[in-house]
Amino acid sequence: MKGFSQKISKILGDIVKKEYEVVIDEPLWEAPQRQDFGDLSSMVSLKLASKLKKDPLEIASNLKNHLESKIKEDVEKIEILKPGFINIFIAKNALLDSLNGILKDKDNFFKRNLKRKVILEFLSANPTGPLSIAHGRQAVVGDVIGNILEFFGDDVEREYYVNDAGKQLDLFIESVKERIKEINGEKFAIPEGGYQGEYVKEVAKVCVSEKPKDMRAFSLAYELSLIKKDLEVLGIHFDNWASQQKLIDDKKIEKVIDILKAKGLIFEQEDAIWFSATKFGDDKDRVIKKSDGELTYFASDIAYHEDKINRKADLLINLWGPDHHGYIERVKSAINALGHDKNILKVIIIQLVALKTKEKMSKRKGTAVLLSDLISEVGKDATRFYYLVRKNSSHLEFDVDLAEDMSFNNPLYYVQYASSRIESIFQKAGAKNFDSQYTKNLESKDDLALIRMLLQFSYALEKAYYSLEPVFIIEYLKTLAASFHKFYETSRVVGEGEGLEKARLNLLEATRIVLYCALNLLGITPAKKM
RNA sequence: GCGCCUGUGGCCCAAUGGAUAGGGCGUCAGCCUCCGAAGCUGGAUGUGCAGGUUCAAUUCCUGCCAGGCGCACCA
Repeated sequence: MKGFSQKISKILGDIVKKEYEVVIDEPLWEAPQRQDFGDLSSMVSLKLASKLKKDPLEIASNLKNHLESKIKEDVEKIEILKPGFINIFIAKNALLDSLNGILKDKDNFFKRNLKRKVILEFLSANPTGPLSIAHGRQAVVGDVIGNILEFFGDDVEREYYVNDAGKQLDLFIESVKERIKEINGEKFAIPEGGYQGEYVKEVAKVCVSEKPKDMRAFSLAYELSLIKKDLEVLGIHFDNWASQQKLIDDKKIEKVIDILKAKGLIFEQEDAIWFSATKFGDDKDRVIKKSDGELTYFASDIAYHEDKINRKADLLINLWGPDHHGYIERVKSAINALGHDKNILKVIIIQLVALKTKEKMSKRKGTAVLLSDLISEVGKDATRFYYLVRKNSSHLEFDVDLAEDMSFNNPLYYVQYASSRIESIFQKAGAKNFDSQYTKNLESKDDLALIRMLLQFSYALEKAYYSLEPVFIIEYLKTLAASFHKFYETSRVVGEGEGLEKARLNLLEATRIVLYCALNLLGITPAKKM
């Protein structure tokens, strides 16, 4: 945030450095638990106390004295509370400066310029069938994490790793071939462990009518096009579609195996070729070439991660399903073995999704509920919203009935209702242009409380960015909407006299900017009318 | 057996090791001559169990109990 909070973070950081010769890089301020604690709260004194074995209250009052002399005009008061919190109450003029800053710079007011290069790989579902509701969560969370990183200035490449080589696709193609036989009235048998679903018949039908030369490539492209169609409805796009087959064709797997071999980390046992993963913290050594001569999926994954690192990425983020948790150390050990810091890879496990609904969704026998069914049931915005309401590591129960509920029970409606109420005030007032010279007329408790809430968007963004948890944006939106609705009940806008009306229209415009900004980060269209 | 996730009022969820454990649903009592009552205000109900580390534990560690999911020369 360009306003007060960033300024004061720097000042406090400098004081701490000078007084205690300690550099603290984590966020120095956060939103206090309760409003009567102030606008900003810092726990640096507590941190310093445990580090330096000193009394936190003593440190806090020392810091307070230094702070007071440096930021007198911007601060109403600074309080020290046990066991050592430093709480700041921002002065009215500083609040109004920030408000004017939002009106002037819009979204840019909250942006950062952190400039890491991040390769964000998510979804990467096998192209052997339609996307399920579990895939949907990975897709939406991945997309929103990308948005948040970009908002803070990171250069993000969204990447889908297509498993276009290997046994699963082979099995799928075999299953399609059998279905083609079925259509042609021949004897057919779905192979052991093959794909039984009805959707296989659809590909087969298209194959029969199109008569493609390369049936494998055609089926693959067809399945990918179905996946892309779902993603398009959700407003998700990928920058890269990385191909496993291409890694094989380019001999990249042999290359990484050679590197590992040169380091003495490859051995042969029972006709298979193994990587000594245990030397790098994994529980077991891992096979990279099976006794039948085929490379494992892990082998291409080593090459894939090496390839990503070689693209000059500062950070690799992978979103995986919970069934992959045991796989994390395996890949990290390989990254380490190739001579990189294993922390360049950050894996986020997206926990399971269950549907909760009284009525049965169009559930076809033998298949999981499809993402496309869910989207057509509740719509794009509700799908995105409810996929984000839990932390990544928590099981998510997607409440379909709630998502469809057009009432105050539904938090998405509660948020959207705020934005449409603002819009309807604008219409009533005939407001089009906003001139921030009027904001000086804002002085009531409720006016200032709403401004304070707008500024807390910074903390929500920071939390979401550093923890890679979009849920903090959702939580912020809910509290912002609540603050607005409260303001709406207590304060009138239209007909309050020229000066105050214009001032409050500005305040609502700033609220709208923040509301839209947060909704846009989540990929949800703000409602103007409901 | 080993590993991962989860256990918070009647129900659903919050709380980078810190302040009086927050909010929503439901419930009870109020608020529309006024920009949309899809809203607002105010009551009532609490951390699975047993230890440990710490000035401070919902949070970290150990054990147990309960639920979910993994543990391939599948991807």
